[in-house]
Amino acid sequence: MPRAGLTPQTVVREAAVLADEVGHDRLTLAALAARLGVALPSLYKHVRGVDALHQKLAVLATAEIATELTTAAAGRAGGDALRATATAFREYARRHPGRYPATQRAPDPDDPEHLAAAERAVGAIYAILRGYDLAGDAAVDATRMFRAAVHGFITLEAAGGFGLPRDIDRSFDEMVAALDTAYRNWRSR
Amino acid sequence: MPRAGLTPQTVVREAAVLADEVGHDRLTLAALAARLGVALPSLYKHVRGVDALHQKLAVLATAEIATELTTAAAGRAGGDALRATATAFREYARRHPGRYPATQRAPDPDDPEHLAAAERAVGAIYAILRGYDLAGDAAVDATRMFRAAVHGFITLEAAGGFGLPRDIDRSFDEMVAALDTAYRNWRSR
DNA sequence: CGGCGAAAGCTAAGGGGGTTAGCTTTATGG
DNA sequence: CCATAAAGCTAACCCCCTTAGCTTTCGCCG
Repeated sequence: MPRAGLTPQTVVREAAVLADEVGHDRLTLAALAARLGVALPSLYKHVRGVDALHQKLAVLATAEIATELTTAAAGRAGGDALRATATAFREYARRHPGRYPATQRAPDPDDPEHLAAAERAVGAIYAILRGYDLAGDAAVDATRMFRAAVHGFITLEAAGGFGLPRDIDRSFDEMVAALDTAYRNWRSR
Repeated sequence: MPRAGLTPQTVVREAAVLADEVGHDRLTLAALAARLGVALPSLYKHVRGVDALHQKLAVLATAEIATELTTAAAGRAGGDALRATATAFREYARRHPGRYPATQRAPDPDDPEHLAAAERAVGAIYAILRGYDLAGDAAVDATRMFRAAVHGFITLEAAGGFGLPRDIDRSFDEMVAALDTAYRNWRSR
């Protein structure tokens, strides 16, 4: 019988695809093994277990997000960069509904790759705020607000938490505009 | 052998306590049954299954949050009400780390109690925005922003997503102040 | 007061996912 | 060409959820 030729890489990448298809909560070793044409315990040759799989998925997704945020911000500044970055963030979550929730775990302090990815993602946001003359604690606070608002919006939207008929895209645009307003007036309040 | 005297009410209430103790993801029928001194299948006399339990927990938590938000806003207006409500929201989540995540599922359209609780919670926020002269679509957008920002902050904080040493309470206060700024300037931008 | 019915609780059984142990087989490099 | 490390497998076990069907308790009504 031929060998499947798996590696930790391919396993995690396929897990990402599967998660996007069936949802983060239904990403299961059983389903993943079936999809890879392999018996379930064979996966343990590449991944420590289901928890480690989710962890690795978090790293993958965080790295992807970091890249997309950085790309979105490139060549833009101020409100322009803010809008582009927020939109890129939300669209990644919509495009990858299974990977995105994996992001919600704290970065593993023992995984340099994870830490680097997280720092890259936060750094992309942090950089934008220089366009608003924010630095130091203010920049940290503003970054946290950006992450909270966009992440919160994404998860509420994904959960179907917005009941009223008002168009959600419009609400998102308004929120980003309001963030811009808040950032422009951050120091004078 | 004496009877435990359970009801759907008591089961859900105990589930809430258990969830707060062990975490939302480890709220399990097995643990709940053990805690109630009952065999696992007996729970099915009171709850349809594990999913229904989480659903009912969502209703409970949403109703509790609605009450706390309403209470916090009572007798206050403007930025004062905003701060009080946001703080009440966050503190509920900190005080009930197991119940709060249960809230993240969409309200069951067939459960009037759930719908009422959700509407009450959103209404409490919506009401605050009248103090900023916001109404109609603008009020809806502003409400969504409030929910997104506060909910996002809560989940990021709970997940340990804020890595930097900067004090998290301060960041939260700053975010609420920034929301206030955004709301005060909502129409003129 | 006695018994009848509804409901509470139980045991048994089966399904699915995760994990470990230990074996077989494949590929690779000396 | 063969030795060894790694890939993959089977078997077995655990935990949790769910359903079926039985027993027992409680409350009510004759």
